[in-house]
This record gives sequence, structure tokens and C-alpha cells, in this order.
Amino acid sequence: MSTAISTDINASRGHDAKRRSIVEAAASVFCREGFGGANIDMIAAEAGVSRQTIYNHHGDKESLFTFVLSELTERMNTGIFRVLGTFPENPVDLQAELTAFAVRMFENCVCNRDGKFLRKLIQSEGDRYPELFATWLRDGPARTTSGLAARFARLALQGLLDITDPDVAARQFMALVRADLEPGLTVGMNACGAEVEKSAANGVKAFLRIYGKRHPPSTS
Amino acid sequence: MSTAISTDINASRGHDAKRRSIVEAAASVFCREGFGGANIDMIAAEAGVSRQTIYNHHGDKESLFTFVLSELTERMNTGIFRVLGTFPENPVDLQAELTAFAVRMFENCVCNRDGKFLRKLIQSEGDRYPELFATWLRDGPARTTSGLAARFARLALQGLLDITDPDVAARQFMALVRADLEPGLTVGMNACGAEVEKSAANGVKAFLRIYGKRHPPSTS
DNA sequence: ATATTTTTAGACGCAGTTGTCAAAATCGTC
DNA sequence: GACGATTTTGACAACTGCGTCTAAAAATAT
Repeated sequence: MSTAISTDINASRGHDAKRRSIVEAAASVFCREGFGGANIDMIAAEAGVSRQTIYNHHGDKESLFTFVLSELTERMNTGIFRVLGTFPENPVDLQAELTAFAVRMFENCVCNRDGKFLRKLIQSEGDRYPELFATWLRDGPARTTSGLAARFARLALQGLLDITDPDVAARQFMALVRADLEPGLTVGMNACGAEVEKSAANGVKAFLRIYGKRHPPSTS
Repeated sequence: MSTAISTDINASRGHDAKRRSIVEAAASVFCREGFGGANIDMIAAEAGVSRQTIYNHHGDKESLFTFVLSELTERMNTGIFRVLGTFPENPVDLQAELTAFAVRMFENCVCNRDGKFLRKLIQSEGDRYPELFATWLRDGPARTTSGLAARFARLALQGLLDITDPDVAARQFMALVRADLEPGLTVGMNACGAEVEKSAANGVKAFLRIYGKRHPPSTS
């Protein structure tokens, strides 16, 4: 029994290393060349394994592709929810903390390697795999929006924001903090740090002009 | 001379009809399959012409692709600037007119067939053709933003808006009116009329809470 | 050290694609 | 109806890529 377990664990050392490098390489090549343009030899070369190993692990090109897609989706989602957990719950400087939150969201989810790959793969091949696409949509953006909405609702209850529809507010928040990065984001470019911070700052400022509590009119 | 000209013109009747149908079909197939996945036979079949005709017109697959891309870019840009010309200059109901403007922009540029195709082609193959991509970026989104910014600046001068940076305002306008349509737009779906109007209305309302003139505080 | 599993390398058949060619068919015009 | 231009058809060679197979090599477990 214990032997069987240790066998499993040990066998998966180099094994899983190859598995991972295959996924990385496949993501990169599929992303660069599209599903139709990618070929297994490229992926094998980039992964540093033989072509046969890829076939051993994943059967065929299509299976490899769907595996890569679901892998990236899962990774991305865990990242998103980890960052969602850092949403300012009891802010003292709402503007600064929302901006920092937005920057975290970008750097860890939207603008990193996985985010770029996933975005492009969904964009270019989403039609071909409706199930994977639906999964991504349901577990990713949809839950992100509602998670964000819930947190904005909480802030509204605390009297820090003036929100009627939290879902709309959440979508507008995402749209605003990325406004300055378009159309680069749409097109696969990854924004660098300074741009991200500027865009986030602009976006949050605008967001607070929409939903921030109006200062009671001082008798000036 | 006149014969030569008339020959040219007449010869180009069915000729240009085929030219157009080739471009349409190529756009559709490239968009669906990616450059690598598309093949000339598909395009020929969808265009209702023979494969040879495509080679006669465009030389090879790559030339056809770049031709399609520049054709779509040009079409899209003329559409955008036509709509930009309908921006409300002397609005009586700013919110309603901006909303209608946003809807026009979507229905004529972003959400129509060409818009969807161009977006997807730029997304998936933009890296491969840096020149075409740069042209698109420079003549399309960049000029759209600055054209929009100029018009917002005019409204600000008229005292109808309270804007400091018109470029930021323009980008935020675009981002807000499409906020409810994400991530569908990113992913190639075309929104239907009702969704577009709702999203535009929400976006414009938010935009005016950012940049609308504050009503002078009434002594309530 | 040995047995077992995994990986590699190379060759292979097969199917699909590209781009070319020449002859036949079609179209528009006079 | 005859003419010139365009399009179609079908065949072609060269190439590429997928997926399979086998024997050798390497890694791993016992």
C-alpha cells in the first residue's frame, strides 16, 4: 500500500515536470499560431520533449488544446479569486485602496502570461469549443463580476458608496480601470507597470465620481 | 481609347463582383479558422468562385490575407468617421443624444459584420503583420479617440460638460458604453439591439455623473 | 543490480494544402 | 455569331503535418 503510493509520487516527479513544460509550450505555440497554425513538432521542440511523449500524454492535438485551455482557465480563476480576497473591506483611504486593488487585479490576472494566453485563445478559438468557452465565461468573468458586485454592495451598506445596482457598478469599475489600456489589451499587448497604475488611478477616480458619496454641500 | 475604357469598365462588372465576394468569403473563413486553419478551397467554395480565380486575383494566401485586412480596416474607418460626424453638436437633451450616438457607433461599427471580423482578425493575427496592425491602430482607434476627444472638448467649452482631460474622457466614454457588453465583445459575440441600448444608456448615465455639470446646490 | 516504466529517435503512411499549368467553358461586347 | 478576356475544371508536383510504429535509450522503482 505505502509502496504503491510512493511509486505514484516518485514516478510523477520527472513525469509531471514534462507534463507542465508541454502545457506551457503548447499554450505559447497555440497562442502564437492559432490552433490551425500550430503543429506538434513546434510544441515538442519548445517543450524540450519528443513528439511521441506529447501523444503519450494527450492523445491528439485537439485533446491537448482543450487540456491547455481548461488548465489556463483554472489557473486564471484561482488567481482572480485570490485577488478578489484582497478587496478593501474596511478602507480608510478608499480611492488609494481601490486603485491598489485594481493594479493587483491587472498584474496578477489580466496582464500576466497566463492571462494573455487565455484571452487570446478564447478570442481566437472560443467558437470552436462552446463548452470550454461557456465554462470560462461562467466560472471566470461572470463570477468575477458578481464577486466584485457583492463587495461593492458591502461598501455601499457601510455608507461609503452610493450604489443602486452593484452589478452594473462592478462592470463599470472593470471597464473604467482598463479604459486607458484599450485597445492594446484587446489586441494581445501586455501593459507595463506605469501604464497600468495610471489607468487604474484614472479609472478609480472616475468611478468614485460616479458612486462616491457626495460631500454635503458646504455653505461656501 | 473610349473602347478601351468602356471595355475596362464593363469587364470589371462581373470581375469586381467576384473580387468582392472573394473578399467577403476570405474575411469570413479567415475569421472562423484563423490564418493557419483557413484554406483556399474553403474560401473559393464560400465565394462561389474557383480556386484559380483567387490565385489570379491575389497571388497567394498571404497577399489575400493582407488585402482582406486592409480592406476591412478601410471600410471600418470610413464607417467610424461617418458616425463621428453625427456627434451631437448643439444638444438639447445631452443624455439622450449621447446615448443615441453611442448606439449608432455600436450598430454601424463595432457590432456589424465587418467590425466583428476585423476585431477578431486583428486579435488573432495582429502580431504576424506589424505594419497592418500599426496602420489599424493609428488610423482607427487612435483617431477615433482623438476625434471623440475634440468633440467632448467642444461640449466642455459650451459649458455643457466639466472636462479636464478630453482624451481620458473619450476613452472612458467608450469604455463605459461597452461595459455591459464585455466580455461578450472581446470574445467575438455580436450583441443584439436591446443589449446595446441598455449598455449605452447605463454608460452615458455614468459618464454624465463623472463629467456632467453639477447642478448648483439648491438650498434645500 | 535488475526489472519496469517512460522517453526518445527515426521512419513511415496517409491525408490535406499550396500553388501551377493547360485546355475547355463561359461571359460580355461588337 | 465571332471575338477577346475571364473563369472554370481537373490534374499535377512538392510540401507539410498528423498520428503510428518500432527499437533503442534513459530514467525509475524494487
